Amino acid sequence: MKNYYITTPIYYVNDKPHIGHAYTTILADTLSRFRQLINQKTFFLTGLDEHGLKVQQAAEKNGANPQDHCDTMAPAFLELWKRLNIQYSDFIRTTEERHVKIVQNILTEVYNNGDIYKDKYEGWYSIAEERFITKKELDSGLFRDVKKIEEENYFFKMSKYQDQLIKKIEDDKEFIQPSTRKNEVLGFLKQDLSDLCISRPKTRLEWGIEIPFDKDYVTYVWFDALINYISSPKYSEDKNNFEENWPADVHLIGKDILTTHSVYWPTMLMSLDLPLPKTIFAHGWWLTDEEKMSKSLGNIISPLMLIDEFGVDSVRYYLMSEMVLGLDATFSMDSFIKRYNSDLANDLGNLVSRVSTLIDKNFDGIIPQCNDDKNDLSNQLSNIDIEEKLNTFKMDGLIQSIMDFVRSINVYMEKNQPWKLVKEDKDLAGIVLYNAAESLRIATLMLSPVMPQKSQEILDTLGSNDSSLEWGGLKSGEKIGSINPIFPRIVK
RNA sequence: GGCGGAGUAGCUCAGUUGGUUAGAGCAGCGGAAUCAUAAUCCGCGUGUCGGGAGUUCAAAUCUCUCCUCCGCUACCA
Repeated sequence: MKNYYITTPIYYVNDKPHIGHAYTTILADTLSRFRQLINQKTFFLTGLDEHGLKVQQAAEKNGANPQDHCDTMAPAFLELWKRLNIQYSDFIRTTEERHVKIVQNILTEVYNNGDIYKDKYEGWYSIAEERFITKKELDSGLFRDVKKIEEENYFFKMSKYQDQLIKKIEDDKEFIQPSTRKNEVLGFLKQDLSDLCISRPKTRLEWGIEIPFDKDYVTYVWFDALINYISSPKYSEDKNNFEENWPADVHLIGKDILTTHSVYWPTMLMSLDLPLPKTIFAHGWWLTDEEKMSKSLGNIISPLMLIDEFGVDSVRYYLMSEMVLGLDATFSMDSFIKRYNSDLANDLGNLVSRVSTLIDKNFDGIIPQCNDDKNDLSNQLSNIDIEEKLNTFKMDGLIQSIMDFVRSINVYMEKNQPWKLVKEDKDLAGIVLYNAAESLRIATLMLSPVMPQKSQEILDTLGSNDSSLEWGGLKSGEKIGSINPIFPRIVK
């Protein structure tokens, strides 16, 4: 059976990882874990983009050769993913031999197809910037040392697939999401698509994958990078493995790299005669005070600082629940603390305490007897449709529907008052507490993709190791675990 | 400029193909309770659904127009 295949972009190593990288990767991880929760097999790919001019320049600046530079940058990402509890299936680096080889296979294949040709390129080149600049940039007058140069390069016949791509985007609602991005791409495709220059002469740029049919050139970094999505599952090398994974079910990307993913990439796949990814989903940006976070503005929130202060799972929960997928969201300490306290400390954490303490005090810490699988709470569970929310990428909505259920457990407690009931009808109080605890167990499992560690702590407190979402997983007669505040309130 | 999107309660957002008194969470106000992390529960919104006009038995939802904000227009999660 085919895996649910989910990807993040491969991150460019000229910069240390920041909250944007962390967000996309946590999102992918959470989606992947949710898919697993509903019994789907997943393949989750992330990695690093290590070629290109900017990496070469960053390396030179540090007095290192490019490969060494990449090798020192990579651990920063790996370390962060470890700290964030990212369970990727594969981590690919574009300098790895396995990737280089497949990129070259593909270049050869596309070349043999007749979709790559050599041509002269003429344009304005900025010597200071070491790159070609656009007409607009030239007109801006901001660039000095500009001269018109002519250069021979290899081009990919992207224009050949323009009509086919337009039709695909128009016909398939799921292909580019959210729909506003789809319109954006269609708008872009109204102009004539030019062919894509996919080579750089080594005289100008050395750090890249050598073009297999011309040793004087390296591959343009985007052409190289996008291929990671199929080099990891071993395109052209392992048919079975490839078909178990490809096509990707979703490429998660930031809205800034929409064009490369929804124009370059699909046309490349068309040339290879491969199926296209089912969905390309562009999410928004995290803003602080309505501004994009960026290094130059110095308003970057360090993911590590947040984790150190509040714990990994609180950060994961905040990022996943606060952003409406596809829109921008504003990050603030205030909203972080508010959400943490109201959702995690008050609603969920406190509920764990009250239920487990009642069982501890009144039933010697033994899960009471119960055979009541039709009750207010079990009925409400059917309101949560995980798969539907996943299919429509409504992460915030999914979390909210689970938290609604958690709140309804608090309501159930108020309504049935087991702390009073225990004095009148102990068996009945036991049933109430069982239902509350069992609901909590299921709700916790449902939150485990978002908060893997904290969920385990709650399940330990409830004395459960059952991983079924079906009612009745909590075993009467078992002993509950020790009771500690799972989410201590943040007091400002 | 061209193309596209958005404007719904103090804040963040839901509102399916037009149809019963426009919703949720948070914040605020009042009350109940005291098992629990001073947590929880209940009640409370005269919101011009950006303004105006139109279509219709009926519009936040369709049409037109105006206003405001934003995105894309080949660097970048």
